[in-house]
Amino acid sequence: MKIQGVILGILNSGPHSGYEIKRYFEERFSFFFDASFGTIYPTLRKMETEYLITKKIVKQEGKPDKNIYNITDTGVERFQEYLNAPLEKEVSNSDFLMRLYFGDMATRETMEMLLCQALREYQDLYDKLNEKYEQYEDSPLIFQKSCIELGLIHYDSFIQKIKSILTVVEKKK
Amino acid sequence: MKIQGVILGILNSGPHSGYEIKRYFEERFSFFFDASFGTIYPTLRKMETEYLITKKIVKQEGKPDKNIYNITDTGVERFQEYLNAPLEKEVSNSDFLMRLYFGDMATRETMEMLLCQALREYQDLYDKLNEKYEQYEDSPLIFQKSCIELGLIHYDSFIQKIKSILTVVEKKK
DNA sequence: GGCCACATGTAAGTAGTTACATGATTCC
DNA sequence: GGAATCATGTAACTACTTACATGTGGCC
Repeated sequence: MKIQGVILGILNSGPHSGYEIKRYFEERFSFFFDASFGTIYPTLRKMETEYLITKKIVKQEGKPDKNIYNITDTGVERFQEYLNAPLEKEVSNSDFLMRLYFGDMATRETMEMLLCQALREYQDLYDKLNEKYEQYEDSPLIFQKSCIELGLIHYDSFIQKIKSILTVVEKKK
Repeated sequence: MKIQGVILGILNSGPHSGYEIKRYFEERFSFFFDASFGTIYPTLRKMETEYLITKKIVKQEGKPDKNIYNITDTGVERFQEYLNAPLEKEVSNSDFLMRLYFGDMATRETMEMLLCQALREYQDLYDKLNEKYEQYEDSPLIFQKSCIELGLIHYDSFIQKIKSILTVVEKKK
């Protein structure tokens, strides 16, 4: 169960509420991880019963109460186990690659649309990630930085290749 | 439901059994799509009731009977709709990137192990895909070929970057 | 004798999403 | 007045996977 490891990692760097954890995902690693409230809240409850985290209810003025979670010693241990576990094999079910694969059975128009759409989306993802990257300029967090660099490299290589496929498709007119 | 589109795409290029469809996945696009028998067989049944495909039971000598499926006209239409539908956004839940991100909270040993393991796996994926690529040398299937090229580019860029992260980690000894 | 390839199928479980409910406050 | 933000939570649903059941025939 990967989400538990991710939550432990976030709580390992400080106490947070479920709502904050969701924003943490979105702001920092939305490009390779995602989870909804429907997953986060039940998972936090489950982790509390397993003594991996503890809950404190914090009252706020003008805002609803917060459930602030802290990681326990057992939680820290579990997080270290997660970091040392063997890598899960990655099967990225890519809608774009799948449809590109079937391109030889489609019309030129369909493929031009698909490629242009993919190009726009990858360029958008690249730009957003690049903005985030600027925050890391002099950061000592080399692994977080590397993570973003890997994302940028990946998007950039796709953008270049999609452009080159598009020129081949255009030529066939 | 993406798997239906994929099955339609395979049956659009000829009749196949569920077992053959599974092998088709594994041999041709295991690097960006995967599905188990537990998904394939029930999906084929469902698609038959929706008149997207038709079943023929073929008797074989020394082997069990086969259910060979053919695509119908409705199925061909549905496949074209699938190819023209807007792209689904891709969230590749990457175990490797997630754990790399938390690397600044881990020991150097842990990260060296993680990076070496990832390097080996990506190199393995690259080699396997490269073998497949050789079959496409003079192929007119430009989109299938491009697909594999995108896979190779992706793996290669990751391999190079992981190597460079590793040298940084090594220096810190 | 045991394992692999061929071939189909189901039951139980996993992991998650979407949509809704609740409710206060702030911004336009 | 409506939408957005903050904040938690549940129910229903989707989309799978894993493990098992069944059976033949070939290979070592």
